Amino acid sequence: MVTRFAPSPTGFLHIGGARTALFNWLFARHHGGKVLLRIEDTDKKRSTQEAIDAILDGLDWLGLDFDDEPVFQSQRAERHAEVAHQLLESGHAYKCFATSEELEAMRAEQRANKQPMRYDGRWRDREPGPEQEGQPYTIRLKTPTEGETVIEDEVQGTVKVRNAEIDDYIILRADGTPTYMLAVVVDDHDMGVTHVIRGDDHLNNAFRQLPIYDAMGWPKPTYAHVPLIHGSDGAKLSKRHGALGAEAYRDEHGILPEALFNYLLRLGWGHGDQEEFTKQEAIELFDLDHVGKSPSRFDLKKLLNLNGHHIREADDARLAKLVAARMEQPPAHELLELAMPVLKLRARNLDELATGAAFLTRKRPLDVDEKAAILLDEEGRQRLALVHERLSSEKDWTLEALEASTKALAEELEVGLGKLAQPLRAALTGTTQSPGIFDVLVLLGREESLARIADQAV
RNA sequence: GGCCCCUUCGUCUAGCGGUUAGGACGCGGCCCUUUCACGGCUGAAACACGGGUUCGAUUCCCGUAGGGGUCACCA
Repeated sequence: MVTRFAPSPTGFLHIGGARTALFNWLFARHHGGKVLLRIEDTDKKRSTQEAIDAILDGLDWLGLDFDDEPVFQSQRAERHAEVAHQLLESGHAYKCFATSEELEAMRAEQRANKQPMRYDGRWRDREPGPEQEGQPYTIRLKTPTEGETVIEDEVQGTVKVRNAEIDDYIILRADGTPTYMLAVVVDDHDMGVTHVIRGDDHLNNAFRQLPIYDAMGWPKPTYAHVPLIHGSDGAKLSKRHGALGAEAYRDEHGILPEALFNYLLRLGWGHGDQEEFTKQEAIELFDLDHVGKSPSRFDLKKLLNLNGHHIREADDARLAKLVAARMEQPPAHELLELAMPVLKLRARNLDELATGAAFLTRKRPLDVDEKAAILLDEEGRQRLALVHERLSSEKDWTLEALEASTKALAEELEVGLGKLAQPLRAALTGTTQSPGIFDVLVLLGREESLARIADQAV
């Protein structure tokens, strides 16, 4: 079994493409087959090296690896032309001398008459005369005009189209370069692709591509047309929805690759009530049968929630490294890693993790935010003085000891623990939100903690 | 407009003739609690509509409506 992902490098790896890549990858890995990568860069005007790099980078980040070397479609133009001429010689294709202007006029008339817009086959059975001598021509495929074509799509089920609906489209341009329709078929065949898993915006194309397989006598691939991912307005995801590339989820949203992997997997595919999947589970469980037929919408909120789950399960050292990279004053790696278990309970992405870790390296005296300042009123500062007194005599600077003595103090003062903990939090972090206050005390260490408390105590 | 596809809570989905229609995100409440989270419990929230088939339709068939895709010498 061989699948392939065939992006055209005209931009970043968008979310729909990423999911198509994921499904191809999972299908191949599940069946122990191969996944191939083909860069469809035949449109020289729109393809860029930058886009190729972004796609490769995105795929790699997501953890999708490909077998063999990537195929660059542009380097196979000769082979495509060869097949086009073979088709010409075998009578499955013919030369068309119609000019672009002529065709445009034809379409305009069809549009005006509300007729279906397709090539009318004007050169299908016409021999070029002397006036065509030396004139540029395209090569068109002679598609069947009668009967119907049926596809047993692995996702969409049985789909039929009358052959009369399919016109004789161009396979080789006047300049001798192949069109997409020819190139995909030739490449898929030459690469040994057995399963074509792609967006269902290609479903109609399958009916145009099949005649080439027939004409060449090539075995046909199995198709699986996966529904598209839509924007929140229900239309095909595009730039105007603020559609982002995979790297934007990484860089701008602080998403972990395994979270995006998991989210994309669940978009259009399900396995009972299960929401979380490891890569390994995904490979074991993935199948085309459970890919839904209806389009889905991208929901950042849910991605973030899922990301939070993955953060909690992620390795602390790894997280510390990722978080440090997004902090202005990153704490020492050891300290950040040590803080991670309590930090990651409170974060849905890497930025929230960074925000949560900021107190570790704040410089004294701390800037106190508005809400924290309210806690540091006269009463609060007085209590801090008492806390400072008590804690400075604490020899055993551990979570248990600190908690015990602070609670004891609260009891002596006949106040709730919150009356001490809240001003303490404000003094220690400059904010009203942080991990448990005893965790904070331990993380900051005796000296720094006492100093910060003293800064705010009366 | 032609052709093709789709239709279960707001969103992602489970369901594959008989279920109190389940889960997740989000939203509300409660609990836990030193804050925020996490976690636990709980509430509101869906089978687009109309015909069939059937003892029985969310499930099968046909329409209607709505949505989407596609109709280039782009890919």
